[in-house]
Amino acid sequence: MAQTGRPGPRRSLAESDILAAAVGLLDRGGAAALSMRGVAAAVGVAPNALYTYFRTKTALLHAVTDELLGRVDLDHLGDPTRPWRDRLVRYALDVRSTLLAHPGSAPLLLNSPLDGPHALTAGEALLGVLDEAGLDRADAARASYLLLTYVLGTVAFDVAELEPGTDPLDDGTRTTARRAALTVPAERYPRTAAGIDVIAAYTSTGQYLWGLHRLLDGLDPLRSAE
Amino acid sequence: MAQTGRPGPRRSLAESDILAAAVGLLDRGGAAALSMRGVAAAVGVAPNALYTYFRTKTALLHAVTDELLGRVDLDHLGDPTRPWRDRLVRYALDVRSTLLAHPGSAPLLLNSPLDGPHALTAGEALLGVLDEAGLDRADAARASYLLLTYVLGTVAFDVAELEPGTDPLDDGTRTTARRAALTVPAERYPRTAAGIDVIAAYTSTGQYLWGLHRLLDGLDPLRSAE
DNA sequence: TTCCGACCTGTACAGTGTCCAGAATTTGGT
DNA sequence: ACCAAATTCTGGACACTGTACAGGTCGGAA
Repeated sequence: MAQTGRPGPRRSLAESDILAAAVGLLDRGGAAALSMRGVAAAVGVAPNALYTYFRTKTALLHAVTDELLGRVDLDHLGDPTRPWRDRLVRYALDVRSTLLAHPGSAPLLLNSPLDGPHALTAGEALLGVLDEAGLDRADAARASYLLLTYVLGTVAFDVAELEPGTDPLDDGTRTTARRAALTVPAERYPRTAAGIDVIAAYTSTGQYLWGLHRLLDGLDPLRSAE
Repeated sequence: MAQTGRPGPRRSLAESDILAAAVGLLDRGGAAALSMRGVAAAVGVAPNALYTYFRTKTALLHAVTDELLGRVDLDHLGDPTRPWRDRLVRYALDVRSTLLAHPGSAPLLLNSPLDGPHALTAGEALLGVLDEAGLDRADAARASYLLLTYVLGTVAFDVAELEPGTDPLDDGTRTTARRAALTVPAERYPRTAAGIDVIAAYTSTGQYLWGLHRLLDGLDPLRSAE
């Protein structure tokens, strides 16, 4: 179990320790609390020691995003007993709940190249499902990016207005809170005011699933007869 | 043309001056260059003077996002001589090109509540088009949020990997550059490797339009007969 | 055993958002 | 005409941030 045959003292930390500490800071305090010094203090080391493990803070953040993507369960995606559409919906819900459990993660994801191992694994599984659904290679790749942007973009918006450090609220209380905070002058924005109840529910799981299904409806005609 | 009847010396700046300076810093230097001190220096004032115009940096950023949204042309959206679908596509392209002209703006947008006057005006126009398309009130509101998240999420991803300070590249050179930087181990991610050409073009206008049309296809069945 | 490279620390630098006096200015009310 | 109140801006400061540099310490390879 020895390190590679390179000289020097053994590392006192594992990368996973650093990532775990980073996620911990992310949960309590949001993205603003995820500082080099904070992580260093959490793992009990001088701030600059982290630069032995990650060349820059951006590299650390990229590793954190991949770590979070790795926490999403991929089993449902590959389950061949369920229809492709159910699998995609299930996975999309898993991604959403995982990211909502870590508010502050969404802005990180949107600034990441998503080329880490977990991201690639998830993308590969996604392509597999879309292939089984009957899409050709090019359409499957385009569709996977479409799904990706939808999921991450939506979650980013949903999480943006969450106060960091507070526990994530359930749909109902969030919707009523949004509803109470929304005041739109009806004479200037009549349609907006008329749809205010739907708007208050924008951050709900219902809206998320509605959009996802419209998107899957749009993908359906691309399937070639099996 | 006097200010409101409140005491105190007249303000030496207009909010629009501050916003213009902020957008200028955003263009050259990206979001990182958009600092209070930078803006203050650009408008020739002490850093803390800005706090009389915006209570916090976040408030300034929100104002910047609304400013940028206001720069998108709304005329095509309201043009009743064109079919609703063309209008939406046209508007989506306008939003994209406007935001791509200001790299670094996308992360700001995703952290904004989008409740500024320009955002509301755009949302109102969007609801109008969807109404004309034959969607009922609730569906129109849900669809507008779906379109919004798609547009902003996609642009955010597209802009994320752009080096700040450099001029935006055209689709072709960006795709070839991405293609050159992409190296995926084919034995571990066979489908990903097979679709590498499509993946390289993820940030292109073609992929953007493709996704948008899938999305509009998904909305189409919701239209009730006129 | 010697040596070299990797690890970690202390220190430091430039920069960040924002708060706290205080000085200057303009208004409305008397 | 004067005063009080409210507002704008400045200088300075505080607690941070990411990260570069020099130096000490450790451990595997020659």
